[in-house]
Formats: sequence, C-alpha cells, structure tokens
Amino acid sequence: MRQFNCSASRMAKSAEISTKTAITPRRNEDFPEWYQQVIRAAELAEPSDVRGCMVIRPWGYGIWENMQRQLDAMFRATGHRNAYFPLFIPLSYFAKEAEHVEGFAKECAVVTHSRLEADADGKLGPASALTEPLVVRPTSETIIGASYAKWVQSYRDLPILINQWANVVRWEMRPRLFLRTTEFLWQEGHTVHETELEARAEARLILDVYERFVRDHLAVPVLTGAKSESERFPGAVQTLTLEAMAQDRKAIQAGTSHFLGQNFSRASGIQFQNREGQQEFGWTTSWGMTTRLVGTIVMTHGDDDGLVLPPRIAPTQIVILPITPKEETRAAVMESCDKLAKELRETRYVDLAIEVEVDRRDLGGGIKNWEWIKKGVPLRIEIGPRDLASGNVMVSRRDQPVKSKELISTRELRSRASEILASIQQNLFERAKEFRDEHTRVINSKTEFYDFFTPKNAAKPEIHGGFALAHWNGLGEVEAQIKNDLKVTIRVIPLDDSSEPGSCIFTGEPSRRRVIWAKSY
RNA sequence: CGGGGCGUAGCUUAGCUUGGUAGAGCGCGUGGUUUGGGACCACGAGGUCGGAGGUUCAAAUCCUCUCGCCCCGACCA
Repeated sequence: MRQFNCSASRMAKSAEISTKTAITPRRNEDFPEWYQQVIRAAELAEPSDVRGCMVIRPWGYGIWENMQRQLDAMFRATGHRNAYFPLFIPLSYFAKEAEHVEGFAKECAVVTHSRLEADADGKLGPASALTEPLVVRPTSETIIGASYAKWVQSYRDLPILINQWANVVRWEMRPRLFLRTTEFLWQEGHTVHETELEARAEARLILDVYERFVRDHLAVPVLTGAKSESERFPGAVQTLTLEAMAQDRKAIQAGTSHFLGQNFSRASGIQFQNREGQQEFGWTTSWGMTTRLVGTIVMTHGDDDGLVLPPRIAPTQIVILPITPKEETRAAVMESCDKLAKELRETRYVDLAIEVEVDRRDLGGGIKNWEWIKKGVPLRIEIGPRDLASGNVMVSRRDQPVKSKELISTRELRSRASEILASIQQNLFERAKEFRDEHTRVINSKTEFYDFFTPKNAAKPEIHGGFALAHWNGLGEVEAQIKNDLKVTIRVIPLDDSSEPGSCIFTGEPSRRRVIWAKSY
C-alpha cells in the first residue's frame, strides 16, 4: 500500500497478495487471529464451554503424546521415575510457603463443598461444606513435599528424583488456546538432594535436557539462562528458563527449572540426618514443561497455509494421497498406496517406525491435500495411475512452498524417507534460528532501546521489536520502569560468559553482562 | 477487575443509523457432470438474529440488564 516508486516490486507485491493462502488473516496482518485460525484449521483444539478451558483434539493431543513420550524417555535416562500425587491440596499445606502463596493465591481454584443437593425449586447446589477447603493444584510442591517429608530420613534416602505427568489449574484472566489456559497439561519434576551443589546441578541438568528436547525434537531454537528476581518462580532461589521467539517476535517461555534452596523443605519438613549425624533440610528442585509447547510450535513454525510440524513430533509423518481419476484404476492405486505405506512403516526415522497414513477418504484430491497442508504433516505423497506404471511418486515437503513437488522413484523414496524427514526437521530449526537471529539486536543506548520496542502505528501495532541484548545494572527498579513504559521485560540472563562487562544503558551504572529483553507471552 | 471491540446457519458475514417479521458466500446432504487437485450444475437441509426484560400494532434493528468471545492493561507456563 505504500509502494509507489517501483512498479516491479508493486507487481510482485500484488501477485503475492492475490495468491490465496489457506489461513486468513496472514501472520503479518493479524498475528493473534492467525494463531487461532491455524489451531482451528489444523484441528488441534477448540475452546470449550468452560471459560478458559480447551478441548484438545486428536491431532493436537497426538503432538502432545509424542512430546510426552520423548521427554519421558529423557527423564528416565537421567534417573528420574514417574509417580502420581493428588489433584487436591489441603489449604493448610498450600499455605506453608509464604512466597509461594503470594504468587499463586490469585489463581487458585478452591473446592469448598462435597455434595450436590436439589433445593426446593429442584435446583442443584453445593450442600456439604468441607472442614478444610482444598486447593486444586496450580503446581504440586507442597503436596509432594508432604510425601517427601515422610520418605526422607537419612542422606541415604537421597536423592529423590520423581516426575509426574498431570493436569493443573490456574485461574487465568486472559486465556489463549495452548498458551495460557485455565487447565493445562504438564510434567512437573520434583527432586530432593543432599547438598546445595547437587540440587543446583540437577536444575542445570534439566535445563540442558529441556534445551536438547526443544532444539532436537521441536526444532525450536532457544536462549537459556536465569530469570531476574521479579520473574522468578514464587518460592524459588533461582529460576532457569528457555526462551523461544514467536514469529511476531515476542518471547515465549518454553520451560522452567527451579532451584528451590531449602525454602520448600523447611515449609514441608523435608529433613534428613546428614553424614555428620545432624538434622538438615533437603535441597529441592522443581521443573516443568507444558502443553504451551504445542502453541510454541504453532507460533515458531506455522505459515500462512497453516501448521508446519517438525517431523519428530508429527502424529503422522507421511500421508499418502491416492489420486484416483478413473474408477477402473482406483483399486490398483489404492493397493499400491497400501503397499508403499507398509514399506515406509518398516523404515525408521530416528529410532522409531515412520508414522504413515493413507488418506482413503472419498473426497476431492485438492481438498484432502489442503487439509494435510493445514495440519502441517511433513511429507505428502501422491500416487496416481500414471505412477503405477512408471514406479514414481510425487513428493511434497511441508517446509517448501505448497505448490512445489518432486517426482522421485518409489525405491528412492523408500530408501530416503528418513533422510528427507531429517532434512525437514533440520531446515525448520535453521529457518527458525535465522528468524530469531535476524530479530535479535545488540542495543547500546536507551533511545535505541525505546525505539526498537515502540511500534510505528500505536493504534494498531505492527509486528516489531524482537530480542534486545542490552546492559543493565541489575536493579529491579529499572526493570520495573521499562516494563511500565514498554511492556518489555528481561526474559533471560544468560549463564555463559558470552558477554563483556559494560554500563547499564538506562543508568550508566556498571553492568556485569548483557541480558535479553523482549515483549513476551 | 479496568479500557476498547464484537455476538445473525458449522464458518465468514449483509441487514441495524431511518422498526414491517432474515439474505448471501463457503461448508453440509442428494443427484449428475468432472477428476494429477481446494472443480462445475441442479435441487435441498440448516437461523426463536447470544440471553432476559421493556417500548411498540410490529424488534435482528430502539432502551435496560445480563452472558460470552476477542484485543489492550494488571497476572502468568
């Protein structure tokens, strides 16, 4: 709309605009709306009648199940085991850690009654008040701590390395599908250690596990490090975090790992006799990843035609689309599709059998094709009558433009399927990393900083900003001021020594290192 | 909880200012024509216009209340 000086680029622009995309609006037109449309078009989830809650549909849940299975294997490999603790936490347990209460009180759902009874008008209502209200877990430190207090007597009982897969409830004011829902699914690890050093190492280890998982499985590049005091988990001594960048350049927290010091063991009475024979409080950690990761995938990899799934977590990695223009050839095409599917399922990608689906539905080929594009299936394979004779198939990669397809021999496909999936996985990661790096800026002055984070159009802010690496004096007041002015916060303080010391761009005071600033989800 | 916007068929919406009893596109069903691509033709199903109350001979339209959704803010994975 503002291209008036170059006819070539204007034409390119209008051609681009006239090209129909599967999702309306496009990302650059209205990102939040695009996000919701992708979730709907890909049939990941839908809002439920319960405010803030969502129905996770099979395609979305399949992604979560893959994440679960893969993360779980990594936890097991690092010595953790799964268990399950109650959904309900007695109010008195919850109240034990002061900061914790302060942090979560406002978001707690509380069960106060146990029974429904009809009143005179036949209307059902709660009848029997509980002697002690129960908090629906927003997180389980306190209820798990109660068990740990019983289990831990001696240093010989340590470490305790337990994870649970569960749902939690946080009464949110502004829900958004996957990113922030009232009820969500997650895993929460809770460990107890003999020494501070060991517990800190555990929190670090999990951060590494998370980073590896997000990078290698979800193809999402992240920055890792610590949270500033104001962003820390309520009750934690240190919160480690992973921050990804969505395509609207806002930061999204992909997971957290907390070193809790002795705060929670004091509150819950997790005490052991140490090697010197003295009573000592245990050193604990907790860490979690949530269904928000599904939203992170959408915002990291999605395009104007819908979802784009990294092969490693796609519920179906390859879909085979039979092209059956003539009734006479239909059976032969179908048979050939089934045969190829069977062969592909016998090949492995990473260490698992490739997930293949033949779309046999009696629908127009174009419709089916677009459905799978919107769902983000990594590889689409078309087989028609002509291919039967030639022994070829048409292959389309979801990370390539929708129209592009490649004719390759069935034999080549069989031998290269795994390699192609790996190449898509790799490409998605690189593309995301490139995007992030492109929108990461080293910033050296306050003016530049404010400029970076101020949209040109205040009424309808365009996509702007990104990650800013800037020096900071370490004080909360400065952080609070920036947050107030620009809605920008410190997302992460890197732990590595990649930054030189300098001076705070807001106050001129000495700064140990640059920290990462961004707007966030 | 504050500020803004919006609720009409499964989806997107017209109609609302100037009340006269709901229309379209997509999707859906049936039949047919098609078929390396979100195809075409015909017929058809589907709406107590978010809900309640009020004004009126008459309300999707005007008034009051209420519920829900979206965006921004406070809060957060």
